[in-house]
Amino acid sequence: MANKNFTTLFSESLDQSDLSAKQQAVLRASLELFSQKGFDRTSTRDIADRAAVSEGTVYKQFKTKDGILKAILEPFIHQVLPKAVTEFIVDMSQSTTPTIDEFLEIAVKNRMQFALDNRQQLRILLQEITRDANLVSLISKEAVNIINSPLGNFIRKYQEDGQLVDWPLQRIIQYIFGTVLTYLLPKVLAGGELDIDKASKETVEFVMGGLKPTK
Amino acid sequence: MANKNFTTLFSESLDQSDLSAKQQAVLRASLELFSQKGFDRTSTRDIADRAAVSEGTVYKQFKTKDGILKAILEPFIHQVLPKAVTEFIVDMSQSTTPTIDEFLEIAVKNRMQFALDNRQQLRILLQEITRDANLVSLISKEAVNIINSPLGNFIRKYQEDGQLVDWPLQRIIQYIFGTVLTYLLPKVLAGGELDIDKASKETVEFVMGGLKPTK
DNA sequence: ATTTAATAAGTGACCACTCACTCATTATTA
DNA sequence: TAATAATGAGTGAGTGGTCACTTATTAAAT
Repeated sequence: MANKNFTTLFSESLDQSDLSAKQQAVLRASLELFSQKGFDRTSTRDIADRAAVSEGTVYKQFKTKDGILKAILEPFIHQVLPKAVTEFIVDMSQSTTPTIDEFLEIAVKNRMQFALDNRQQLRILLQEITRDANLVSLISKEAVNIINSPLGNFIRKYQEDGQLVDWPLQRIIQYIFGTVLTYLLPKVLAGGELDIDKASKETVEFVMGGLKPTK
Repeated sequence: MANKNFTTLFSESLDQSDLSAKQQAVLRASLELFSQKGFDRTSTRDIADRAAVSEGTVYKQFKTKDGILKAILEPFIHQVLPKAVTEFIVDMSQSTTPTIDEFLEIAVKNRMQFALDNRQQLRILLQEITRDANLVSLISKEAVNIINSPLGNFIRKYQEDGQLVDWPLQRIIQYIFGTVLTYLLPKVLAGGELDIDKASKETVEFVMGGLKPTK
């Protein structure tokens, strides 16, 4: 167990049920501190103090400080994020074929709840992504998976119905993700309460409206 | 001079003509290093080495490491950025009233050249903005200035002509800036060569197209 | 000659990380 | 069952190194 690296440990299971209490404590403390102060400005002593363990225990559980960051971000990118997309698709395919507007509104609402549930991870990701090229490539790979997933078929269906502009899949996903990122994420990351229904309605109006008057 | 803080020093003049050779060397080295490695991972020794001065000289010119960051970002936010917007407006008001598409394309093209010219500052700004709430409020204040500037009148004109959706000014600016940020900035920051004409045409199409088919 | 600029060699603080050791629990032996 | 041995998670005082920043000294400029 000691010589097993933690990427492996986490890709085996995300549900954290086979993580020891100490490991969970260290990860929870790190998540809070990295999210609040940033990775560089959080010391391993800070982590140990907040987790109420010794610094030695931190290093018993995680070989390096970078290892803790990996243990937080990799499962988030590889499992939590794709899982959120998958669940959304299941929801959608169970509903009676909605319009693209209804589709988008549910999509945004789901993404928003997901973002709220993962505020801290998203904050860390956004901070570290600017200086770790490896993170960018990790996310790109997951984006390809999403494009090749049932979500792709769903979008193609709306294109055939003429409800959606005939852009390449990748570009549409970039547009949706990008706009949601620009419009919604700052509100989510700001903290505090948020009216999900209202905010997702506004976002859809924002995304769909474009700039040209519809009259 | 030693007890004058550098925010003041820089707001007096940006053209750097009354900066000493050493000051310019330190700032140029810091700009490169902060942009490449990030602020936290750049040491004052690194800066001194690249600037080919001693560490003492760095501290003779700038009281603190934070002071160097301020000396780079504050004039960028308060002078370079607003100046770019102003110049763009002057260009536009000299041309014969164009359509909103032509307007946007020139706008994007100008913003892009500006972004290319200030790649390093933008990289630093994006890295630091996630952990310095003060930077966010600085930029917000400048955004208000821009909204209240002649650019506001220009946008209102297009709204009266019915060429532009009747959203509040702030929202339109947020949309344009946000979309350009999402679509264009990653390409600019990636480094390497970039076909400005092609990229700005694509961006306008991206921004104006929206998601609904135009047929 | 006097002020200013520049330097090299510090300084204490803090960093990530280690290691010799403790001690509670479990396995083995008598 | 009782005594002993083995195990390994947990500890915290280090360790060497790096950090931002200072200071005593020298060089340059006026």
